[in-house]
Amino acid sequence: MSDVAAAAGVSKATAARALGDYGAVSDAVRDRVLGAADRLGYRPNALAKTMSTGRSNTLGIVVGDIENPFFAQATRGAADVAAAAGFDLILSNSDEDLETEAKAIGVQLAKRVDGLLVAAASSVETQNLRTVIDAGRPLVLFDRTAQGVEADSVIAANRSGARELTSLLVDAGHRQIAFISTTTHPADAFARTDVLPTSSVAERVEGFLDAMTAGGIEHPERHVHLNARREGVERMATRLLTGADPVTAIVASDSLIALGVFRAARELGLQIPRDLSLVAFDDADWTGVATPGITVMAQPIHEIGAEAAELLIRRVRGDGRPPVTRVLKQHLIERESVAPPSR
Amino acid sequence: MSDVAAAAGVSKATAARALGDYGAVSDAVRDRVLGAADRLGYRPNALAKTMSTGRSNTLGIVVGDIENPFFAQATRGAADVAAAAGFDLILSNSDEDLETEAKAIGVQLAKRVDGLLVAAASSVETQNLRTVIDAGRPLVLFDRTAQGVEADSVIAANRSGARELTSLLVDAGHRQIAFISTTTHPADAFARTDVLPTSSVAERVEGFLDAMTAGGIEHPERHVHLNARREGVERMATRLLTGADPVTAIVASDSLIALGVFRAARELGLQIPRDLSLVAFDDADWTGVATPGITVMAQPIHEIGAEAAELLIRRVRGDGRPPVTRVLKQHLIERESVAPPSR
DNA sequence: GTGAAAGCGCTAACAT
DNA sequence: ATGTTAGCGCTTTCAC
Repeated sequence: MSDVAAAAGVSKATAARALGDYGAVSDAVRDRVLGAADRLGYRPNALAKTMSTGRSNTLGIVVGDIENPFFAQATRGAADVAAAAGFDLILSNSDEDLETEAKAIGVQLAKRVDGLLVAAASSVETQNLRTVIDAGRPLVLFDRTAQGVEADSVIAANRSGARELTSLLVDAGHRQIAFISTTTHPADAFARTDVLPTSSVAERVEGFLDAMTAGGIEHPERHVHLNARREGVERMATRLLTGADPVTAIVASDSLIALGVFRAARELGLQIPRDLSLVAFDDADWTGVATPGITVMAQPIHEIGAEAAELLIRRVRGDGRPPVTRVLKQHLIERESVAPPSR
Repeated sequence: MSDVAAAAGVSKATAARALGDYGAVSDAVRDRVLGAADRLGYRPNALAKTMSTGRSNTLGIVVGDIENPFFAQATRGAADVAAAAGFDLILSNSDEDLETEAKAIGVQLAKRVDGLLVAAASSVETQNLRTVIDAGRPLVLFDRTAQGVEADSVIAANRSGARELTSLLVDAGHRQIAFISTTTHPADAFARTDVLPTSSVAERVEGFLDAMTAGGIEHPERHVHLNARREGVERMATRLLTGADPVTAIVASDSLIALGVFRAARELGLQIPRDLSLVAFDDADWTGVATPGITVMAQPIHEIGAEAAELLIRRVRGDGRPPVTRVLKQHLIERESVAPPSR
């Protein structure tokens, strides 16, 4: 920049005003500066700007895994809102692991992002989130809330969604219904939802239990199967489908899990919905073209990301109102994967 | 940092050495500094560091659309390699638009990324890419090469892949075979591959033409249909499937296009493969669970991203060898979507 | 082994 | 309208 200033025969300050389009500059000078900048191939240094202004016009986003279509869509929603407001995004994957998440957040903070969007790896162990708040950076949680963390969050109505999805199965006459999630949990099966690391899953479990209970099924918590990542979704599904008291219906906590279940069923030669009824969260591509089509609870994924980014930008701009939790509606897409049990 | 230095009773320089783990510091001092930093909740400022060292330990990546599973996977591959080497990623979507891409690249450059990974919106109009090179930043292209740009690239063997995929159709006896791509082109149908904006698609078109010609089909270029985004993939497929001389087989340039074709066929009540044979690039989730399964040419997508990141990091570290183009193998996954034409 | 001081490229008073 | 100057938080000579 000082080269440009020299070439234009003005001071650095004036060049900065012309280049940065602020303060008062005469037209003649502006032209000269811009001309010189162009001639010299001037490239602004956003870091230096951040150093002196304290603002980076950058948002950070921490997702579980960008390859998961859910996160890809939410990220896109956030990126669009951010771009429209003149912010860019630094992306990190947490792999749903607290340590990895801590590192990611550390990096983003060191890079002086103006605010952070995070799908918390844990809704219970919130140290990483506190770090953000302690650093004085606005934080918006999406997909999951976190206990006792003073931050906005944008989530979907998971409990009612799960209830509705499960009722479909109960009403069709199923009693042996399994809820499958990859979320980790100290015990293999469900114990207490408030210790489940992912609040969205906890809510789905609650909705599942609600519907099971309403259907008069005893000990519904015995039907909740977590830690599917450890065992492998297909393996777990196979086990549940071929055990002593085989399940006749499955609620998959997300579309990736549903895909594993679908494959396992096919591998076992089981027909959906004749031998197995299957419902899931998220209207992934494949659920519509698989045969039969899978009945799903669709979430407004883009909106989750977009809304989160909007809230964050508002905070970055100084909104000091108390934290809010926005709950977005889910909606059911009925296809052909539910039928009465055959046995 | 100067607070920490003061609290530890040392100079800023010494505190920096202890905190930054470089230079020579006595154990006693290091402990005191680290202790003070901890107590004061010191957070390093990566920007300031970049300002003085000139290195940001950040890579930029520009993709067409992070929601596209291809880019999500490639991004993940790159992110993993980057993270392992201590780099983080700034992500931008170009929407396959040159202006948006220019902005994205401008931002990344201003943020002083150490290098840039880009899936060029155009392999022909390479001004945006030159900008990167002129700024003296290492550039690695992935998925697509760019004419006359001195940069490494990592691509897949698209021409041979397309040839193989098309041959399946030709060998099954098809003559009315359409190649569909969303890539834009001045003319509606194919004219010259060297003006196609996306080199990967250009190569696929060439492979398609190779196989068509080898199969003795005249004017194969009349079978290439571009600009599908403008018309809409489903609409175009419907048109091709119901016109005067309806096609009996389709080569979809990517899995998103194949999905549109699949839906259009179903809408029309057409059975695959009886009424329509369909092959596509990329082993997307749905292609394996749709009925029938879709025969695809799988690309090593993760590797494309990972390899690109590796090359880039090597360049960032000073590797000055002439640019290389890495061509990764594709592999065929035969499923049930190909059969002889029924008419 | 430690400290003083300059400098990275920009912005923001303040003065003129 | 324009210039001067200090300073953002760090690294890096260069002394000591």
